[in-house]
Amino acid sequence: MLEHQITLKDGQQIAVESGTTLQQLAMRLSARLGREAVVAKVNGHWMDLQRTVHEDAVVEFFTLADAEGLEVMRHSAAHVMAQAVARLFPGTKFAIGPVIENGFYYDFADHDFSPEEFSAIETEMQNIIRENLPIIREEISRSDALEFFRTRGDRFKVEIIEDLPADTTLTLYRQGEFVDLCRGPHLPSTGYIKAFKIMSLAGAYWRGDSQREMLTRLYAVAFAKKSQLEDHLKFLEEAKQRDHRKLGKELELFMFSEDAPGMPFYLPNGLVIRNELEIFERRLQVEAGYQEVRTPTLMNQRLWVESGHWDHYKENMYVSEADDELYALKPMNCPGHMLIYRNKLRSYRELPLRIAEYGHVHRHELRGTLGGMMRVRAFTQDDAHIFCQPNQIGREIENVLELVSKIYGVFEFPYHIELSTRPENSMGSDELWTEAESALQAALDGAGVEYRINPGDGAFYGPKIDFHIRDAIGRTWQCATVQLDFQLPVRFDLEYVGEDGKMHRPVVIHRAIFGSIDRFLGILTEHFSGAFPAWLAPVQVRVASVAEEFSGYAQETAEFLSQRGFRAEADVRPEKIGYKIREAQVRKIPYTLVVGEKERDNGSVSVRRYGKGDMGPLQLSEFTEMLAQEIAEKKLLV
RNA sequence: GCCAGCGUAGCUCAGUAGGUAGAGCAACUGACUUGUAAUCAGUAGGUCGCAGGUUCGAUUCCUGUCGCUGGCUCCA
Repeated sequence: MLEHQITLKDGQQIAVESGTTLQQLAMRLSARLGREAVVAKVNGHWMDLQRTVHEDAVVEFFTLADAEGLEVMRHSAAHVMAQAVARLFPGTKFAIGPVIENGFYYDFADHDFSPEEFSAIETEMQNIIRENLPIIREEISRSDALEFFRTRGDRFKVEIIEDLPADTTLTLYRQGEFVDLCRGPHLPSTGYIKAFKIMSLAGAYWRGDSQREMLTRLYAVAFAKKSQLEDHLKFLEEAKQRDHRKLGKELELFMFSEDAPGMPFYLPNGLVIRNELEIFERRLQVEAGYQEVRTPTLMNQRLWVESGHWDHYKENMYVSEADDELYALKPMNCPGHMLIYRNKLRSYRELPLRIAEYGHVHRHELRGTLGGMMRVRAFTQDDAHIFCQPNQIGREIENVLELVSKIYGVFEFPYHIELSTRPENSMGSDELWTEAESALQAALDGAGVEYRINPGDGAFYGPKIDFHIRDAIGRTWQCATVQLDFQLPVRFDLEYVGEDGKMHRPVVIHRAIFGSIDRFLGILTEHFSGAFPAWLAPVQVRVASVAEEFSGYAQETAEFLSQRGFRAEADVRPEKIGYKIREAQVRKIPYTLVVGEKERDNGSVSVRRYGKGDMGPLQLSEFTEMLAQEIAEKKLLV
């Protein structure tokens, strides 16, 4: 009998007969592993447990406790959902059903789904799970596969197969009456699926192409345990409390109107935060050698033709007419900054020239894409353009990364960095691109930060580094960005006089740190759950009088603080102190000072800190000093 | 723009199987004069997103439209 040497994860070796299934192998290792294993990696390849061993191999098993096992479970759950749909709504066609964060989705066609059908689909999925159907892998030739799916009228599967390389081994996965084209791997049987829930339904274009058929996508979440599913649903529930749209309304930070969709109105509280953010950044920016400018919002069509926006971005631009000429609201600040650069003859001695602007831009985004502060039609970018010599690129990128980390460091939120490289339809020479990409990469490596590479995802005019931050429900949004641009200097014919007395072409670096201040404010609101640190809080201190008799002292105290530059107000309404405190807490004001007889008589205040409760009495001067320090250090609350 | 859902008082939401609507909080008035998360009572507040249609009658049914939400696409 032929035997193979199997090397396990822990290095242990074991001999098994040729033809032993992975399931049998797992069972031999331990009864528990035999029960819990769902998939294996054999010599680096994913394998279903039903597959057999035919060579010496390194084998590693995975259970639902592993991320890998969970992923397989989610994938199988997608098939189960498709099977349930096939049972309930015969004639429905199937596109693709991949795993996503926390779950999976499946795209369907030829059936009009409604959310009311979710529970019926879930029930049928439970039936399929209870039936514990074995999930069987079958290899199939390309022609047989085409034939099979053609006769079933599965147009999407046919297209997928046609697009696969001719030598691909195709596999079908079968569970009971249901068959799907799939690379696998899958669970041994449907009974392994534990906890799932269909969450939502959405339209999605076939292959993400808006020119093609729109499919119906069902989103679902799936977990190894019911408790994890419940935790996830609870998390989503809690995340709703942190939603910047809800908090923005409650805390009166900003508002929207039907008369200006996608264009935020800043209320006094929101503007305080926004101004603080700008003041903070401005100081660091000046230290880093930037000069601030302001360019017009409305500029002649000629400029947009020159910049290329008229050709490439016209659909997103608001256009207006005056004096029989066309004007457009700026969707980006770059062209204006190019004009500033070109305003006079530039010398290499001026470079790098760093021009910054809080530029309010308008972009006519598709209606369906708008959402709160995260996706808007009018927003302010903390934009800057750095004009430099090619050999200065590396240093400048490093400076920008340092600035980003200084600013983001204050907020302590997690973010990730992506480097996007040359796309297919790019402009510029190979050498320039290679040089630019390696300059970005070197700067990232030099900064010692982690990042992932998005090959081919750069802009057509140059590679870029993006910073992405998560919102309350885990969606990530691009905020900071650093982009190299080789095209704009050419389009605007930018030049500088070099050391050699000849004219040279500068390189442009676009950069934004908050990205969109509006979006950043939305993210911050969710990050802090509306409880902004003192330096940002719209109202830093509320002085609450215990009774009307002490309202004079309360007002004096608030006045004292206001005169020293703090945002303070007095609450002297004839209400119980408990009521006033509750309101101050609901408003998430960092400090509530309770004042009554004791405090008035010895010039003190009773300090209550948001999230911490009563902290006892302090002399007003002591409190002032403490608050000043907290603000200066930009300390976080709690 | 496309798919789906939603749109009732400032906010959060009930409600009407077609007969023009109600609560809590907030606001306002009055009483209470209060020590760390809601004092009590009263008053006012809505052409039920907007426009058509069906109907004796529409907030309710139908159509269109605008807005919002979740996605697709795009992007800060």
